[in-house]
Amino acid sequence: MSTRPAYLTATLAKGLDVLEALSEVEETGLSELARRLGVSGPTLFRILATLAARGYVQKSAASRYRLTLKAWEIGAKTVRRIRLRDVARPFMERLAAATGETVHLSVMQGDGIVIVDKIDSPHPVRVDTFVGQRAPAYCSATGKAILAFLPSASLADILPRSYARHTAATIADRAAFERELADVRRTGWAKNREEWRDGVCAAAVPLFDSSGAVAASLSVTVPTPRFTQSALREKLVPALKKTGAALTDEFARARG
Amino acid sequence: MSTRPAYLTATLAKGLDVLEALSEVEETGLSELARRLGVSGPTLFRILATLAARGYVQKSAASRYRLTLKAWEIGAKTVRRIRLRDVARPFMERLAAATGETVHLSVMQGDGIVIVDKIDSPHPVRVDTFVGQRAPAYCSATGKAILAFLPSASLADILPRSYARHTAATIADRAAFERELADVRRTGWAKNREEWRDGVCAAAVPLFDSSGAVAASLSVTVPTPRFTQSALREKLVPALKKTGAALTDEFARARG
DNA sequence: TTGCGGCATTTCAACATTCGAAATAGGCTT
DNA sequence: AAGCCTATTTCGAATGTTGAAATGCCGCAA
Repeated sequence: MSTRPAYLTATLAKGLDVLEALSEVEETGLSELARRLGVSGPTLFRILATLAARGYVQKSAASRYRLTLKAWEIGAKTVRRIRLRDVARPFMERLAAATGETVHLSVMQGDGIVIVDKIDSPHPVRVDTFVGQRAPAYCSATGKAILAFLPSASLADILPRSYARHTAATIADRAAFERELADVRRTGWAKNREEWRDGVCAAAVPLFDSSGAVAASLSVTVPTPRFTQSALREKLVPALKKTGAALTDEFARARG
Repeated sequence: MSTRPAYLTATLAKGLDVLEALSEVEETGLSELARRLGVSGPTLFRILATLAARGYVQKSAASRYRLTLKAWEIGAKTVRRIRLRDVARPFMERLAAATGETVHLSVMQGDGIVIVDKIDSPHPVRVDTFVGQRAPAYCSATGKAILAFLPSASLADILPRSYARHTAATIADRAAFERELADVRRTGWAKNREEWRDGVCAAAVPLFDSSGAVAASLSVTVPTPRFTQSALREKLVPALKKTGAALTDEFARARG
């Protein structure tokens, strides 16, 4: 291609493509993957050989390829640097006990949020989520709780130019979203009523660091049938606000 | 260099070097990192630009670089495929309650083990570990529990050619290690008495899948003062064996 | 057993990409 | 204002990457 910026290394990008593609499947063969990525056999062969030599990929005797946990190990060292995680654990447990619902701790990453810790609801009907999962910020309670309290300078970079529709309830334009954020600022908590995935609702509060900047978000994720006005009013929102405030206090204290 | 195998892509390898180097530090500048890795400024600049464009690295206004959670997200999708993890959770909780010690679920990866889930001991004196942490297989209880039950074909690839000494107690030669594995096979559980880190002991049992192959290991990690003969005999080993057997049963059942 | 078809691997010469020296730009300190 | 350090851009040289084609390997069908 002629318009590719000259300051990017194409070979590395291709390697990352492979890593990402492999993360989507359990296992794959060389030519299948080559077809999917649109690279030639020999090229992919070399990339896979390199990734395997470095321990990112495992090659079976039958030349089937799968990811190892190497990327995860690297990431684990990164997550561990999020101090809030350790501080938050007991508060999350308290919130889980008080609500009986799945509790998430999430941070902003790029234009989405990533779940960095969770406690599962004991309820047999619960939402399937996992630590490490990403969601678009603009259609998750967690994302809104954070976005609403970001300085407008940072916000500008993050606000989606296109509000892709994921469900019937997805907020699909800028004006409506601005109104939503204003609501969050006014009430102190954010909600998501099936805006990303059908059947999945959530409520979230922001968490602040000692400088007063929003650092993360604490949320409860609930199947629609249990996400009633009365549950919110009497249980979820009070518990969230109380735990969120206590955690923000503790976090500010923990680092002086 | 002249002796580099021609079927590896050097540029990708360099990018992985950068990823790995960044995982070791909170944050770094370009030239500092270039010095450490022995690459030229412009080269590193391009690599970092590529990694940033792909979302693996974040570049601050002051041109400081740090990893994002992207690698972790990719890894999370990989870990999620380890079915045993979900099945094991309640058993781990039971074991944690029965022993009051930190419980780990670990799998083999390359020549080491990686902790894929854990429950912290409530005890104020406890060992600092984290999910995603790696340890050499030959000097961890977990590793020995798995190695002891691996088919000898796989074992040959994994057994270290050099038994690097980490502490005074590290098993440092092949013969002694073979004896150790024989012991594990005979007794059904493995121990580690400060062989990797001073002050850290552990006991572990293997977990098997429905085909009877060793799939993972369940362990308790304990500070040396609490790792007494009587604690082992009366509490740790019985609880481990009981939970391990029950979990292996359940796991076999879960997949037919 | 042979032959066919699909996949993986290796070879190799053409070529695009990456390389680093050097020049430029931007900060911060003295 | 001068000096120093780091980040970024430029650009020609050369190195690394590329894919077509050849080869090897395996399983399957005849």
